[in-house]
Amino acid sequence: MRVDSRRSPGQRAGLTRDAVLAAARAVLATDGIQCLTMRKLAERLGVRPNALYSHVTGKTELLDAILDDVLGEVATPAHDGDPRAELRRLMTSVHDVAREHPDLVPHYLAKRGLRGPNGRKLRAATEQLLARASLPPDKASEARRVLAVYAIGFAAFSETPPSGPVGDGAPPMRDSFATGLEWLLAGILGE
Amino acid sequence: MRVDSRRSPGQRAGLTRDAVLAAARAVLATDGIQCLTMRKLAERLGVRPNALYSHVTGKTELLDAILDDVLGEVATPAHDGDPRAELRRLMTSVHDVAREHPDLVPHYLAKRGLRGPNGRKLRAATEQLLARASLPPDKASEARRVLAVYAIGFAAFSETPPSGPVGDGAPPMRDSFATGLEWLLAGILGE
DNA sequence: ACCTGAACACCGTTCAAGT
DNA sequence: ACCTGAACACCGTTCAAGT
Repeated sequence: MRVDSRRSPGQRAGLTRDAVLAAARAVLATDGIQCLTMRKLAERLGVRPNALYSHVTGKTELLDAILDDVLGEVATPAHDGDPRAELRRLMTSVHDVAREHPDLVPHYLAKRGLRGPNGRKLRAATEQLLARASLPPDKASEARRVLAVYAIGFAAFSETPPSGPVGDGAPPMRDSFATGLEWLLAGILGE
Repeated sequence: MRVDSRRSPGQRAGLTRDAVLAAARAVLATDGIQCLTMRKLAERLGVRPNALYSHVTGKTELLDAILDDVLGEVATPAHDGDPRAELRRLMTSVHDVAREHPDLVPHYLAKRGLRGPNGRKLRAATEQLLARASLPPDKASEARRVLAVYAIGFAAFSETPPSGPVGDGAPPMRDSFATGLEWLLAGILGE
């Protein structure tokens, strides 16, 4: 809130890259992605807009970093559990995390997929589970893509439903997700 | 290209809503969604930016209209074919159309789903095929959502691959889509 | 290295005209 | 009804300073 702007060109504001990212996530959570602008972010941090560019190369990198942070919230699978059960838990966790950050999903889908470290970890974990389920590498690669598309893509449709009556007949989105996930797992791992 | 701008306040430019939409689709196809701005669109039409608002309420409505136009390109299913084969053809057509307009996919996924007339037609056609496959209504509703998420969501990942070597080992995206679609259809309709 | 001041090159949209 | 002129309230980003 306090903007002050009582700083002369030489003085520092004690800004950190982590502080910028944290503030951006806060704006995203409270006001949505429409309000996440470099200028509003700077104002919230009590700083001039261009000051952000000392800690972040630009808005795209900022969004990519937040996205990877969010991917870090996904629950890591156990190394010894049943692969099928672990795959179900992992993809459900991906879906839940994506649903908690719906504004980020379109940015994720706009071809800036799993480039960050947490994204790569997620990718490796999924591949490991599919390998433990004794899938050949090429089929595992296809299955990983199919599962990722499904879990993230479904979150984009899982927004708070339109302002109709309380229950409009259709089952809750999370149940539809679970149903479809079982179909996919049956196809991938066999009945 | 010609901007002229040699019109006085009273003169008309012969603009139509359809002409605006067509120009917008042309910009989208040649320059991408980043370049699709009201101002650039106006310039291409030889008109001042605010002139567009006589034919379109705003940019959001313009994108929604284009999106629904694009959905009209989806091949309509036959009324007498095998439901499973028709579902496969329909969802593949949805996927192909979405892939031809990758810039629109994030906008589609950003909760502006199937509100237009062509979107509703598509929705009805899918439900009819699922009913003909003798699915109960609630299961058909779940299946329709799952299929839509899968077909559209997959298109977001099917962009031209990064500039790696020609074949980087992974199978083409369209094959992965087909594989996953079979898994889903098996789960929905039974083996 | 980190910040300000000032500026550049843009946006979408509105509103009062003119014919 | 359809368009222009002018303006409003914004954007992301760069660049030359200052300490």
